[in-house]
Amino acid sequence: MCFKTRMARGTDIQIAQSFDITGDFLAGRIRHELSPDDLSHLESSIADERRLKDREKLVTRGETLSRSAILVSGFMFRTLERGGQRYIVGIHLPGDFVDLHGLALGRLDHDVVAAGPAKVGFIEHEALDLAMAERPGIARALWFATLLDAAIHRRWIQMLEQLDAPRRIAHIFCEVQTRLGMVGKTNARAARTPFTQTDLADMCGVSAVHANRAVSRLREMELAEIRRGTLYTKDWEALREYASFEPSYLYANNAKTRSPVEA
Amino acid sequence: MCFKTRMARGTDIQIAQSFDITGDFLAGRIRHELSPDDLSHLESSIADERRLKDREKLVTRGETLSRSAILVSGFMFRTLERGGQRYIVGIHLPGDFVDLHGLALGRLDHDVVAAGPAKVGFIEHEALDLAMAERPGIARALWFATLLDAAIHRRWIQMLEQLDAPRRIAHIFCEVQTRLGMVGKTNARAARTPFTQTDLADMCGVSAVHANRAVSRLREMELAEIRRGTLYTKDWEALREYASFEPSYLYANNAKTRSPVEA
DNA sequence: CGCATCCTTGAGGGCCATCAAAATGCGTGG
DNA sequence: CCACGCATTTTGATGGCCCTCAAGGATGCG
Repeated sequence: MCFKTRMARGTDIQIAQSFDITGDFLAGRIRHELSPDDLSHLESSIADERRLKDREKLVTRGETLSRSAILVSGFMFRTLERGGQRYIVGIHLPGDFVDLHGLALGRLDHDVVAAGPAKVGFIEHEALDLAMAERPGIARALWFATLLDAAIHRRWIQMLEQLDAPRRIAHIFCEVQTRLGMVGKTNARAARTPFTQTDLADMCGVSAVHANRAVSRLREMELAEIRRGTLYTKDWEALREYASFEPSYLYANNAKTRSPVEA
Repeated sequence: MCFKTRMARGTDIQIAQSFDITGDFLAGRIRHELSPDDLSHLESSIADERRLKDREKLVTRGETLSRSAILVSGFMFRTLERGGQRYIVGIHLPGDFVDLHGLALGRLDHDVVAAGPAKVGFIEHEALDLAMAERPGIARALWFATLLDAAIHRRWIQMLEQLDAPRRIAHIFCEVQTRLGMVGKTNARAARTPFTQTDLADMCGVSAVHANRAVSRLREMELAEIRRGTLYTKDWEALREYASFEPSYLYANNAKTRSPVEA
């Protein structure tokens, strides 16, 4: 909630606000379509913050929610528990509203847990309802954000239907790298995450042992080296091709990924 | 767009309208939370209708949409094409807005095709935008409908991560049967669909040959008999248990499926 | 009755599960 | 600095699920 002003880089000299909590919301997607006023309104709606430890659960499925959380830093998972086994059905990274589906649905059908240390900001549902009623741009943005999740879900379904384990892991890292890029947290050579091989296994629907062999396979093929959650590669393009990764489903606002039909 | 009036059954004697096109929209979920006025408004927003033949494509991914379609009768699939292979990532049945995600996202990331003969009604995006601006209940309902899709996507992800082929097929039919029940199109003993075994294969991420063996397996175990898209069973409960089907993710409005946390 | 689609069955091989055990890395405390 | 405990990663062996290729049988429609 601390506002700083600074000069923006580039040809257009303008005053830009720094949004400590909501600054990554929809960045790289349709953030630019929100008015400065809407952006300030969102940031000032933050009622509270909280730091989460590794594996700490923020939301349990079924509970009634009165506020929603936006991820400020770190990673989180959407998980479903089933017979003692954990299934990861989605990944959150900074800028994501991690439990926004609970606003429209009333309750969540899954858990939301931290992957590594994380920090979230809270907005009361009351404040969100009010903001949506008064500001169509915010209503549209929140809807968009949840449907982006749905689009990612669909690609995960297709990924699970199509790819073998090494390709699934490659695809997941390609997605994470691309999404990190949208919020300006990317690193050219490496995708840094706190994911263990067990986490990867639970995303891919394979055993931890097999996830390990899949990681080894990527190394043998010299496509990528994964060490303690960080994927290193010299050739992102080769990795993307191997995983059939095609980023248009992430609805980035640049021309390249916006191209409607790509092989 | 023909309105009939009739007496509703039950203790409350009241005048009920018959909504030929939108009558199944969110039925069994939060339809009852919409005002009669909102319901009439939706029905009267229908600008056009169209009949689709088996496998006819209604929406191609990437195209710009100016209206959305609600499925009136029949079945449709969300599909993703990839290297000549088709992947089914979702099933639509009557009452579903089949391409509503395109309204908030601007374009769809997948195709929408008919499974068997189908009929849809269209509402212009302009009309939907207006309805949402003036009627918060409609805005909320449309958001809810899309997030229901997302919840189903999540369960599919988990189903693909957890279950083998026969269980996936059983799970899909359990879901279809439950969803058909919500719109009052269920049959006690059988779940009727136009799905071929190739369709089932493309939903489950297995080959058509293996889908056939999975179907045979369900027959051998005397859990279900699947003939030409129709699943017959004498024991739905056994089938549900076999598939680990637990319907709370469908957000039905009855107490049973609304129970927040179930094993 | 002929054709197209769908379903069924067999054989050989690859991906992945499970069980078991060892090695590695990392934080903590002595 | 080292010892220790713990989570994570790695490796091997055996078996099951699912793949592809191939061919035959059933079903429905004109």
